[in-house]
Amino acid sequence: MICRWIAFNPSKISRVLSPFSSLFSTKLSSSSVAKLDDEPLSATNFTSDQRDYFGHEILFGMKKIGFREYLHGGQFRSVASELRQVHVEEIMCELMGESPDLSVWFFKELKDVYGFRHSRLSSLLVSHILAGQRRFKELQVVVEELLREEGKKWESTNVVWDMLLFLSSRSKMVDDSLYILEKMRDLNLSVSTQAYNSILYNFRETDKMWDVYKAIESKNEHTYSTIVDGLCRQQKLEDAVSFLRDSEWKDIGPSVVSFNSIMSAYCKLGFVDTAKSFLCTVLKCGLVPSVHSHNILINGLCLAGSIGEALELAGDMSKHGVEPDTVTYNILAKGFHLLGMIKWVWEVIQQMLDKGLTPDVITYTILLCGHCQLGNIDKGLRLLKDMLSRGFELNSVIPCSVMLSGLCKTGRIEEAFSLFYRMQANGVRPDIVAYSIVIHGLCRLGELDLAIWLYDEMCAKRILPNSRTHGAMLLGLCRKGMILEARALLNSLISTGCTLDIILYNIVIDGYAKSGCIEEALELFRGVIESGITPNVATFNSLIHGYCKTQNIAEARKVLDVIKLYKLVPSAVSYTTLMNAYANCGDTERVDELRREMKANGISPTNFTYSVIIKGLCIGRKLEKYNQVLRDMASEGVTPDQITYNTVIQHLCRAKDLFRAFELLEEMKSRNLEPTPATYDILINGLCFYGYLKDAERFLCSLQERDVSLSKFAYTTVIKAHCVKGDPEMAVKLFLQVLDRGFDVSVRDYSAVINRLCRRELAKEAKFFFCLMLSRGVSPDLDICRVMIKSSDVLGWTIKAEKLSQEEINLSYRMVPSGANCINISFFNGSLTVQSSFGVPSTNTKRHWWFCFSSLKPFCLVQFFGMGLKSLSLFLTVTSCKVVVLGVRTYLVNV
DNA sequence: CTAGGGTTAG
Repeated sequence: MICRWIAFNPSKISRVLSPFSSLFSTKLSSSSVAKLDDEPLSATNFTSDQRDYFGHEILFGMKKIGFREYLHGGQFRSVASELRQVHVEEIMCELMGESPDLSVWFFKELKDVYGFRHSRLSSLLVSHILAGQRRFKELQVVVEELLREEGKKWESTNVVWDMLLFLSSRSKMVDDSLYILEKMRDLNLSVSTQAYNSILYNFRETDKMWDVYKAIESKNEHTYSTIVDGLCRQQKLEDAVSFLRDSEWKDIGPSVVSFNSIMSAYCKLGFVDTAKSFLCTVLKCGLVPSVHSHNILINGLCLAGSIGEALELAGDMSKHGVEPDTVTYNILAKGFHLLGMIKWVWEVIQQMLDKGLTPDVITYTILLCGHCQLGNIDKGLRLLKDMLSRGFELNSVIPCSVMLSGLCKTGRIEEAFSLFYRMQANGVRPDIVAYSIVIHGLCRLGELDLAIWLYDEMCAKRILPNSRTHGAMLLGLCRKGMILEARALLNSLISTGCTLDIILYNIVIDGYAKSGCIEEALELFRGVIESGITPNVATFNSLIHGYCKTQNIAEARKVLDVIKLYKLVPSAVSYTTLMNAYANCGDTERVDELRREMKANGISPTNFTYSVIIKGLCIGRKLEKYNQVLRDMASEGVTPDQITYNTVIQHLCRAKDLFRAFELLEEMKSRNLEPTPATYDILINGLCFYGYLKDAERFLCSLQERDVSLSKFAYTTVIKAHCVKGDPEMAVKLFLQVLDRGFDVSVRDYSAVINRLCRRELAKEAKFFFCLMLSRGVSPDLDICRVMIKSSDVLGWTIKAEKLSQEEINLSYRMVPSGANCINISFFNGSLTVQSSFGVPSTNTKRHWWFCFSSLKPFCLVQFFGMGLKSLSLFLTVTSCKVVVLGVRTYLVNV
């Protein structure tokens, strides 16, 4: 029977039976199995041929009717008595592939309802499912019954218990394994060394390790090497060495495995030389260092930056009687990758292929990292595709994560998203890292809604967010200007009691700094210090930025010294931020001073630094020094990038030197620097500003024809110029193009156009844009309201502005993609009532975040605009420090 | 023993 089953489904049997079958193989003779299998449960009227098809027919029926329905139906009951173990086995195998739970249920149902006696194979199948699902109690029942069937009765209890202990311990179920251990002691059952070693392994990072160690009666080599490994992990390296030297097990002698643990630990602490000396000790003890030992040292050398020595040691391996393996080459490839020497990564892998070794997933992943690091995203995508076609798809989520990260970093979020779902279709399940990468990518680009959606999806899959995920969400909130919400999230993380990373604080401090709230940034910074968390340079850099943003350069300058007080070193960012503030005032003297200080402290200027320096020259009207700066850049090995060019082009435009500005555009292209959308913004703006509207329009068209990606600004600049020049037709034409191209058109864009049109008394066109805005679901802001009120064609009343208390308007804001910012407004007996439709924030909907602005006293301004006789549009604007909710509803009100 | 994710400046 078993042979037939193997032939029937060979792939399943090895996967399903391997660990358990060894346990029983000695206990069951093949003849007893055959006897059990062939014994019918009841007298049968079926021929043998019919019998063969019986199982298939039942399966067919089950599939057609539905499993549970079939089993409880009359059709099944009528054949149940004819069911034989062969059929049950076939059905169970079939069901396992579809649903392990169903097959357990089938097993139990047959036994409990029909009193079916299951075969050894069925019992083993079910045991495997139960063991896999850690349902140890049920497993025990099944296995015990199986043993009883075999006539072995209870003397096997010990084996069962020990196996349970071993399995639970190996599955890292520490509490369960301790419980089982306790029970076994109560029952006076002996514990195998294998099971004990596994428990020891789980406790090797704690002091409890010794209690387990003492309890083990017959210790073996594994026991000792686990202790050594444990001591290494507890940073007790000297204890590990002395345990190795003076322990009680001289008869067995130390193993290479123990030395490997010690060498690895020394490497991790950065003591590669000490680690190397242990290689000699290994030899002195008469042991042979394994490939493993060499790999540990080679890895240590690579991480220490000594790639030369690492290569040398790899070359010496054959002298020591071992050959480098795939892991060795992977380590070397990663070493070169870390040094940014991507070409050598290829070289190493080529050598590996020459040696006849096969690259594994890790080799490919390192290559993929190289492509992504060089910005060759498309090459990366091709490599990933190649990997998938080589059947690596089920191996790991990591290569996909590398690709996701590469796509996100280059802003190709749609492709990242599509890869994210394609990999799942291929059976690669995203983990916390993959989710965090995509969530971060979305947050970085301001796609907060999508990020929250993914975050919820992740939580629903019981993948718990960690510090990185929270960091991404904080960043997303800050980028959207939702600093209050970011702070609320940070506070809630703090209130969970775990110590937070400085980076999480940095994100919020920077959020404050960027929105000009230096006081709040400082308050949070003080909080960081009070909770004993060490700030890093980025923390201070954000503070510098915050001071500069609020025009307090003197304080910003002082932070530079504070950095040193904290025993940190100011970075290029620190200096560049400050220099930028001085450059914006054209203070080239201070810029130069900082440049000298930077040099004296051994910090190299970056592309950012140079563009700031050049900007300073432009604003300070010291362009004669420009060529000298270019020479400095060249000698420092810093090549100008697009933004350096943009800076110069912008200032040429401001100086009305459009000819040279366009010359620089050509120079950029000749240097293989693809102009950015901002480059075109600057040029188009320059043309419009000096009245070359026709040229601007022509330039815009030529760019469109060449399918160059343009920003919304390029269009609105030309549109605004048309409004000013009194050509609303062209303005309308271009504006519709902007909408067509899917740009995110904001109230400010409408406002800019409407303002200009009103100023030119083009009321008809202004009204057209106003209606266009309403039809696109964009709410007007106060500016537009004012302008429209002034415009003679539109009637308007300002009813009143009143302060509402928290009780009157319970304002909360829910972050969900669908947007639940619904506010009910009723106009009754001449008085106005405002209610939020979603009530008090609820704490039981934790998957969505609720923010209640409890400290907010909203200021409510309601304005009515007559858009016709009976149709009135009601605009509700709730303002505090910023506009929180903007809702537009059109109501029919009898006036 | 080898592969993936975060903060700051133009």
